[in-house]
Amino acid sequence: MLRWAAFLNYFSPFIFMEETTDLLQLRRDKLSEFRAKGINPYINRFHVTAFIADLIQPHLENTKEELEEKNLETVVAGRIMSRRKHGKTSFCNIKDGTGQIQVYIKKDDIGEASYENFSRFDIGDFIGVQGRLSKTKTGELTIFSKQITLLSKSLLPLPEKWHGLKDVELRYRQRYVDLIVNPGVREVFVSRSKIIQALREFLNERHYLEVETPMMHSIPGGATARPFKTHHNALDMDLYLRVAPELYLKRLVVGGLERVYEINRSFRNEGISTEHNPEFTMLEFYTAYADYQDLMVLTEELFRFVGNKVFGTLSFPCSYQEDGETKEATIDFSRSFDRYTFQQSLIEVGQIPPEAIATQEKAVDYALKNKVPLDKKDNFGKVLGKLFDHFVEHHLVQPTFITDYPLELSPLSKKREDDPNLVERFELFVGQKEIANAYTELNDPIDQKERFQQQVAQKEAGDEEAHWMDHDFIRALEYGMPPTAGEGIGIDRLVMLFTNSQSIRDVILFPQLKKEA
RNA sequence: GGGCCGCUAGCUCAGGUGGUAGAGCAACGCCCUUUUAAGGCGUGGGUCGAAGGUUCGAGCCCUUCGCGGCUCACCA
Repeated sequence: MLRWAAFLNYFSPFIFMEETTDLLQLRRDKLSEFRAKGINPYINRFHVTAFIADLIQPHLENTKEELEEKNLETVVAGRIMSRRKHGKTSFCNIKDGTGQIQVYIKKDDIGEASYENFSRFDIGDFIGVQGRLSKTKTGELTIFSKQITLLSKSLLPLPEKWHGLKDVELRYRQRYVDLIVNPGVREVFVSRSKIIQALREFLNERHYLEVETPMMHSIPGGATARPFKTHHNALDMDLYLRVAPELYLKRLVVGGLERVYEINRSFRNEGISTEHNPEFTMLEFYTAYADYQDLMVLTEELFRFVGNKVFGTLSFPCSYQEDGETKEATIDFSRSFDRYTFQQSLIEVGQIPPEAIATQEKAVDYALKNKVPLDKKDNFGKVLGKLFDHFVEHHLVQPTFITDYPLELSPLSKKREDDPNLVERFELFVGQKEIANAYTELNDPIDQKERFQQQVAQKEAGDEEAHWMDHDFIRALEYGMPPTAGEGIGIDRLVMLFTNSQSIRDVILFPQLKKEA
């Protein structure tokens, strides 16, 4: 019925005008009305001579007299964001990708017919404005228009100017609207882009080569995670979306690309939370002839570089949770980051008595007494890992390196020379979140093969996240990989940190949601 | 998956113990030639997330379901 009416309306613009007050229908009516007048509501081109920011920046400080003396004729375009009609004159604000500016429209200046058309425009419409730049008597920089052109008609009303769009579900589902009406959203994604640019710059300066490796793996490897499965029809082959690029990047180190990095998506078929999106962006970089100690130094430099480059500061406000309350801290990247070994952190940060983690039995007891849920198959390392998650992680607000993890948690890391139960690995925590994970890479093919075999045994015992055997990766290591250190940084979480965002959904343009009802 | 909270006009929100659904903004009409959350007068606009149930009567109570948020669990 509605469609039929719209169809009729398209050809007979005025038939239904008096019969409906429906907001959406009204705009469609206007569309037809403009077409009937010979005005194309979606014109093919319009040439601007300036972006709005280019008008504001150099002229904000000029007086009205100075501006009029300069006689600044300009042509700009943008979306109508607000409007104040006063009979035979109107003000509106238009916004383009660079900024927002006020436009003054006077009937005597643009002509009666144009003024009539303008008064039929809606908030949300794109218009082109030709006019002279000056100031109003209240001192606001304003384009005094001589000609107004409809560029694109908007058929859906925007959220109101004052409260904006608050409904989080709508904000995520209709990010385009969120971006139009909530200025802070755009800022976050501009920051995100600049952070990624800065990371590239940091690495390129140090002679890292950016590469792209497969997203579709026949053997998903490089992380303990459940993959998404898909199928290639022509090859009749199951494929998995990658959970990490790690094993391919290390193959490239074998091949002589001694400094490589990739910034790209990985996919993990796991729960969704304020810190987890099924697809997320990681930076992984590998450095031959370096170890994890070198990477800690480099990581501090990297954070300082990004902070200074993008935000011009090294201190960032950070909201975090403590005892069920939200608290504020200032993250300081200028001082050297705290360091604890994994074991130290359990004792000193987590306040776990040293004897409670002396053996697997005691650790299990301690965990169960403190209601830390364990799995029967958990080995010593995994039990300690769960104790860490429960007692330590939420205390780590300021940048903190946790080093020397249990072997069982790290099937791709090189063992410490002085303690084969520990590996040369660190994770960086900031604002209660794991931001980076790095280690001296295991390059002993025989050791790596054994570790894979242990993982396969765990997988066969029902651990769906355990690593798979990757014979080609072993073969690559058998050709010889130089001593190498590698690091992964979660870009989404990094952006959360720098923009003080509380949810990963606020730094991903289109976060994963259930399908619309 | 568990717990808690939410879903009412295009948007933001009100709607004590069940009794004819409201406001602001937006929209529409009229007035208004420098306003800026412009102003004045007037008007229209609702599947109250969905489906059942209880009741003379449900936005409100009950059940199931959907979507979202937070949180716990799972999970790096």
